[in-house]
Amino acid sequence: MSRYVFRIVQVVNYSLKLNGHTSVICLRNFDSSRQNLPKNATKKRRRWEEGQSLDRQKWKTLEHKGPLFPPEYEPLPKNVSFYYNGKAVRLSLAAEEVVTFYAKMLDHEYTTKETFQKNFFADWREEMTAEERDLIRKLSKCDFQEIHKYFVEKAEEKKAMTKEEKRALKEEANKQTEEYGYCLLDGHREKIGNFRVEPPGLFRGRGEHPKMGKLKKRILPEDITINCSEDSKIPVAPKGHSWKKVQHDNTVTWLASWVENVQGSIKYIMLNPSSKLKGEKDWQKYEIARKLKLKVDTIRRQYCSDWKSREMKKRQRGVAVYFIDKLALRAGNEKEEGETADTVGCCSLRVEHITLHEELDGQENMVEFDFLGKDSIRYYNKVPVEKRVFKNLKLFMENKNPEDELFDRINTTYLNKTLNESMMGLTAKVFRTFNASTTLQDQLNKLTHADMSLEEKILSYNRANRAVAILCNHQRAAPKTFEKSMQLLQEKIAQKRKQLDEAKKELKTAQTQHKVERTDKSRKLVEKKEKAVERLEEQLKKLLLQMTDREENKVIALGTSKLNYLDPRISVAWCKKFGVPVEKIYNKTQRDKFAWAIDMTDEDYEF
DNA sequence: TATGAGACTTAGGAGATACGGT
DNA sequence: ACCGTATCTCCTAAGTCTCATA
Repeated sequence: MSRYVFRIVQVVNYSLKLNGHTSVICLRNFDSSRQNLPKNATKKRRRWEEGQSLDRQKWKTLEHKGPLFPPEYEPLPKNVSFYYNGKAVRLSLAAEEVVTFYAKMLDHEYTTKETFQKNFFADWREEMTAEERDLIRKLSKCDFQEIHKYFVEKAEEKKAMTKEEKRALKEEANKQTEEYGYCLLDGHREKIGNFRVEPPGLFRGRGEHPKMGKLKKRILPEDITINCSEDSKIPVAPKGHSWKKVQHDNTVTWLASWVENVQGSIKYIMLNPSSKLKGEKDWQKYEIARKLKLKVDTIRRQYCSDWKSREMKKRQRGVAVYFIDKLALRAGNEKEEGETADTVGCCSLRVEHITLHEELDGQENMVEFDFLGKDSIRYYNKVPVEKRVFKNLKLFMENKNPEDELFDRINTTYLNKTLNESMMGLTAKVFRTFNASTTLQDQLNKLTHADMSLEEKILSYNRANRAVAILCNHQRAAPKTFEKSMQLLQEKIAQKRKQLDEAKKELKTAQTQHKVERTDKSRKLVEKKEKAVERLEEQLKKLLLQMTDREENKVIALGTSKLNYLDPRISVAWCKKFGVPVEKIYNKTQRDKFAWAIDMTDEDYEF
C-alpha cells in the first residue's frame, strides 16, 4: 500500500513536470498560469524543443522477457480423419492444422457464410501439398465431422477434469503470467496487457467482412521485433529461433510487434491499462476534454456561423462538427474499399445514410440516420435539427447518388486541423469524451439524492451511465437467456409480494391481539411482525429495482463508456459524496486502471 | 495535398470464473 | 455441493490520429 501511495505521488509530480515543460502537445498552454511566462522567443522555443523530446521519450529503461508463444500444433490421433468424397484422407501437417481451425467452428454461423467458406478454402489450398491440392477441389465434398467430434469430446474431457487437475493447470498458467506477464519500466514492475502472441486461426471479422475465413498464419520469432532498452537483459528467442530485429526505441511504448498477414497491419505487445504509462495518458485525455469544456461555447458559436459561410467546404465542416458534437459521432476516416466491412463515421457518411423529413413524429426538420458504424454496429436515430442545418443537408445532397459522400469537400484530416486551431489538442474524438463525461456528471447530479438507499443510488449511477452509453451508441447482443431470466425474476417478485401480504396480515392479527392483551409478550410479537414486514418490503423494492435495471440494460453495453469515456474522477467524487463504496461502481480491474483517479479525487471534484 | 505506415485507443464477443439459490 | 446465470477477463478487431514521404 505504501509503495502504491508513493507511486501516486510520483505520478502527480510527473504531471506537474509535464505541464511545467509544456511537454505534451495537447497540454501545451494547458495550465493557463503558464501563459504569462517570459516572452523571450529563443527561450520559449528551447523549452518547446526540450518539451517535445521529453514528450516523445516514453521511458528511460525497459526490460522484459519477450512475448509468450502459443503451443505448437498437436497432430490429430490416427483414428481421427478428414474425409474427401467419402474417403479418408491423411493430410500433411500444415494442411491438417488449417483444417482443424475450420472443423472446430463447424457449429458457428460463420461457417455457413459464402465469403467465409470461399476465403477459408482458398487459403487452405495454399497450405496443401501439390497432391492434396490436386485431390481436394471442392469444399462441398469435404467432411470435417469426425474432426469436429474429436474436438467436442476433448472439450468435454477438459470440463470433466478433477479439481486437482484443474488446479495444476491453473498453477501452470499463473507461472507463465508471472514470468511473461510483467516488465520493468523505469525500474517499476508493470503488468503487460497482452503478452501472448496471437495464435494461428481463421480470421473472424465483424459484420460483412470481405476477408472473413482467411488464414491467420502462425507467428514465428523470426517475425517479431523486440523493443527494449539497450542495457537491459535482452529477451531470448525460443530455442533454435531468432528475433526479426531487436531495437531500442524509447519514443514508443510497445515491447514487441509483428505484421499480421490478413490485413497487413502491425500488432503490438503493450502495457496493461493499470500501468503508470497508460494511466497518465488516460488522465491527460480527460484533461483535454475538460479544456474543451471551457472552450466549447466559442467553438459551437463558430460552427453555427459556418453554416452560412459562402464556402461550401466550411459549411460542410460546420455541419459535420455539429453532428460530432451533438450526436457523438466518430470522425469517420476514409477506408480502403473492399478491404474491410462497409462502415462509416461522420466524414464518410453517404447520402444513402440519411433521410430528411420536413416533418416527422410531429417535429420539424428531422434527420433520420441509419448506417453501420464501428464494428458494424447499427446507428439508427431520428433527430430534429436547426433549420439552417436542414437546408444545408438538402444542398449537400443535391444532384448526388445514394452512394456519394454527403460531405464530399472535407475529410478527417482537414476537420481535425481546423479543430486544432480552435484549441490545441482538440480532435474529433475529444467531443465524445467531453460529451460523455459531461452527461455523466449532469445525470448524476439530477438523479442522486442523499436520502436514497444504497441500491437506489447504484441504480441512479447505472442510469447515468446508461444515458452515456446511449449517446455513444454502445450496444451489445441481448443476452441469450434474457427472456428466461427475466421471467424468473418476475416469479420471484410475485412470490415476494405474496409473502409480504401474508406478513401484513400476521401483523394485523398481532396488533389486534395486542390491543386486547396489552402484555409484554403481545407487544413484542407486534414489533417482530413489524420488522418482518419492513424487511420484506425492502427485499421487494430491491427486486423491483433489479428488474428495472436489467430491462433497461437489455441491449445497452455500459462497460465501454465506463472504461473509455467517463472521467473516473466524476465517479470517485460521486462515491465519496454519497457514501457509496467505490467497489460498487468499479470492479478490481477497473480500480486498477483508475488507481490514479481513486487516489487523487475528493468529493468536490467537478469535471 | 495525397498516401500509407505506424502507434495507440476504443470496441464487442467468447470463454473463464464467481456467485447466489436450491 | 451443485447448477445455472451474472460478471469479469481476455482477446483481438476496428477505429482515430500523427508523422514521414513524395
